[in-house]
Amino acid sequence: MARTIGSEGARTEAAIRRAAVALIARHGFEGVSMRRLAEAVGVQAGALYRYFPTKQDLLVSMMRAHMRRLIDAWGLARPVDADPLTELDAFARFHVRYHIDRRDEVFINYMELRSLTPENAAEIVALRKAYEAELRAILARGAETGQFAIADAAVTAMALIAMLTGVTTWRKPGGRLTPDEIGDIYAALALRAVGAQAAAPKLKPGQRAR
Amino acid sequence: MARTIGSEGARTEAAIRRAAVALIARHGFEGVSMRRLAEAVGVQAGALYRYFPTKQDLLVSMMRAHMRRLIDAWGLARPVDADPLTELDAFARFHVRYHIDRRDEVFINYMELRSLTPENAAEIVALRKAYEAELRAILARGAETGQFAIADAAVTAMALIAMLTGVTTWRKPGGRLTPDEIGDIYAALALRAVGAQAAAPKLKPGQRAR
Amino acid sequence: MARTIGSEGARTEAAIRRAAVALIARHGFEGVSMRRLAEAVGVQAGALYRYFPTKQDLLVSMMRAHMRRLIDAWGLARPVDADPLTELDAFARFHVRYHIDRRDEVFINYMELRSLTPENAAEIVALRKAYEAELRAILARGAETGQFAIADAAVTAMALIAMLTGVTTWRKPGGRLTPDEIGDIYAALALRAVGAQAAAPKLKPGQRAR
Amino acid sequence: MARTIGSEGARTEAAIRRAAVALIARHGFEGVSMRRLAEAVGVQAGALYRYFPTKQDLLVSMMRAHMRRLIDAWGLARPVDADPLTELDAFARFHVRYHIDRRDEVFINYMELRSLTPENAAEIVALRKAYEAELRAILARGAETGQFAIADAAVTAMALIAMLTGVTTWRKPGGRLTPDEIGDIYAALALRAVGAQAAAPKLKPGQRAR
DNA sequence: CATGAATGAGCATTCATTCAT
DNA sequence: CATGAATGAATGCTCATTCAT
Repeated sequence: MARTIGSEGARTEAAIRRAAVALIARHGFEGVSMRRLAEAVGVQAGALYRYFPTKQDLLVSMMRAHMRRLIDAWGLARPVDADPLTELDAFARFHVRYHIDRRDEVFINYMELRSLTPENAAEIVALRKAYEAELRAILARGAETGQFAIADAAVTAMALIAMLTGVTTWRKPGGRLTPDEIGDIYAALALRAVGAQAAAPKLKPGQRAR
Repeated sequence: MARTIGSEGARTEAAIRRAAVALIARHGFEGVSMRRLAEAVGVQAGALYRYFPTKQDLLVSMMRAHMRRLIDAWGLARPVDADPLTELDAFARFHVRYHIDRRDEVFINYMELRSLTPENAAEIVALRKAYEAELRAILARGAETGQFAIADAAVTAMALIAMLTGVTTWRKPGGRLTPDEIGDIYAALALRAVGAQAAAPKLKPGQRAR
Repeated sequence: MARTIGSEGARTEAAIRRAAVALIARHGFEGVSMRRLAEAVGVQAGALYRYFPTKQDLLVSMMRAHMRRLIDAWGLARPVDADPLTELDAFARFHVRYHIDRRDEVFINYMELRSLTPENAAEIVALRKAYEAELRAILARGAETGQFAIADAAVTAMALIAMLTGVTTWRKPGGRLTPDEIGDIYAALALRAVGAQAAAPKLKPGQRAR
Repeated sequence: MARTIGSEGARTEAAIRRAAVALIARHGFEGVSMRRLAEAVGVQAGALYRYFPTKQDLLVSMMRAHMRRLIDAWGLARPVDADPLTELDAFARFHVRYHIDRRDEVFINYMELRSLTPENAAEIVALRKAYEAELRAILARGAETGQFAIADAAVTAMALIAMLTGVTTWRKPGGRLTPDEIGDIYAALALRAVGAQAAAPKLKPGQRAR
């Protein structure tokens, strides 16, 4: 069969990324063959190699893109000139929201680190650490101002990140709670965990906590 | 069993399990071939099939064993006739400790759920839910007694489990903090997160919180 | 042809031939992909097909061109109305010189005969045989005149051709001996092998045989 | 289908080597796929990897075995305490005979050197040089004794080796001449080429030189 | 005259699994 | 209880070739 009329490079690459995210999140990197991915895209396996020289490159490219988008998004979402408590509240809500919206990418970034070559893993880990450093900085500032009471900023940051990220393991699209409601709950947990006065969760009128 | 202690077979099966845990934790289920596993055990690949009819059976057997041991261990560790606050403190310390000690098994159970067939996955998920129900029950009781202030017991349970389990992602053997010190920190975070009065972390004399 | 000198096409075709000779001599016909060749030329792989309908055609075209040039060159170099001894001396020197100068083409013609389709191979073999017949004729004439003492003209021709061609397997550009010096040695070997009085090697004044 | 009863390792390995020699000599190393080779052996492609870890290993193993056998065979065939002239005569006959008998292996060793990795090529080249050194030593000794008149021992050795090896390019099994007759002719050519008095070719009674 | 996108077949290699011994 | 030989299917990747633009 000849070339599919109207399809072109940029569109194909985007389709590959989209299909790869969905498939790898569900079956794991090693569980998705290039043939299977190609089938999902609607091309032959060989065509994938025009866009990504190796399967490994495809993976690291997706993971890098995700981490950069995450860091950029927090840069935009973070409140300006706010006190640590407000910042932590914003961070918790942002992180939960972003991880709910980008469930598949997040999953891949946490599960497939070990599928990367050492060099690629180092790059992604560095990006992840840069993001985690944001939370650590907030905690350190809150400890300085006395708004937070924490025994160990590094451990607490890892604990909170794990807690917030955990939302991806149980939250299904169309679940009982909206992303915002989940954000309320997690933000409250985070603030109280560091000994801060949690802002009252914003419940809709007539709604009862459960 | 008692009489055949030391029989070649029982020893070989144990060796297979031990090698499988170490290898799969490091390289992933799909990343470990039966040949490689056999080599680590010191037998030919064909010999593995005397003990596990398929690779899938080996995996599910390991995961099932881990979940059962975990549940049993909590059954032994849980304080008798204690109030929810004491129970939550104990659960947090137990969970952190167990997950630090059984790092490889825990890792496999979280990472390789997707490598299971649907039937096997369902079985492991059921065991996991039974364990999570323990924490959920503690939270619900604490909410009833008024010791805990939580918006949603189910969500809070998942959030705390994720937080506590997260210790495996950063804690290296021989790290800065002992397992007990990490347990102190995580227990305090958990208790405060649910609005309970945290027991003061047990610091060694002369040690300062960091 | 005369008018289109410098046309894009003619220049590209020449560039393809040049790159193909260099690459195939080094990596073998099957070891050079059309992409790699195109890259060396500075075009896309598809462009090659404007000049050669298949990779096989490219190969046979190169080999045919080489054989024709070789035969033509001997036609020009062969001494007129000379006796067999002079002819053999000239042939040996010509062959060695030509094979030193056209190392890559020679190499391809000897190595890649088996990469040709049967029809194409037959064509090249016929050209090669025509060239070999030149030497056989010289030997036959020398046997008739009594200048050469040879047991079997056909076998001797093949033996001498192999000996002379062998220079390509060890002679590196810029080596210890100049092409002319090598020609001296090989001509002497050839003449003596057929029982003829070898012409004294032409050494430069002051130079000593080694 | 299950295992073919009665077939076993050593026999399979020998069958692989035999089939590989025949196929690679005819189609070249790159021109023979592991599947095709397996088919010739009568097994599945995967089975080949029990005996040779890579295709490259198969090749180098075959080439190494050939060179070692060649060197050993010359060690056995070389005359003891003979003068250089006798030695050269023996070497020429031996080389021609061996190369006629082992046509395929010889062909592979000359053609596929470039299919080897640099390390493997170095090993084979070293073996080849050791063999060539035998001839070079004979020539040097003959030059010393004054039996040979040669301009350059190194060049002459390469020229003679090429001449003698060339027999493989034209001699077909069941051809007009027996291996011994061909040996006679080549030995005479070699001896005369170095200026030695050639022993009269041993013609059968009633046979005439052609 | 040349590109860029794609095909479909093929390649070396790996793997879980089987089974006669 | 274990081996050693083998299968058959799959995998990541490459390649000559095609063709709309």
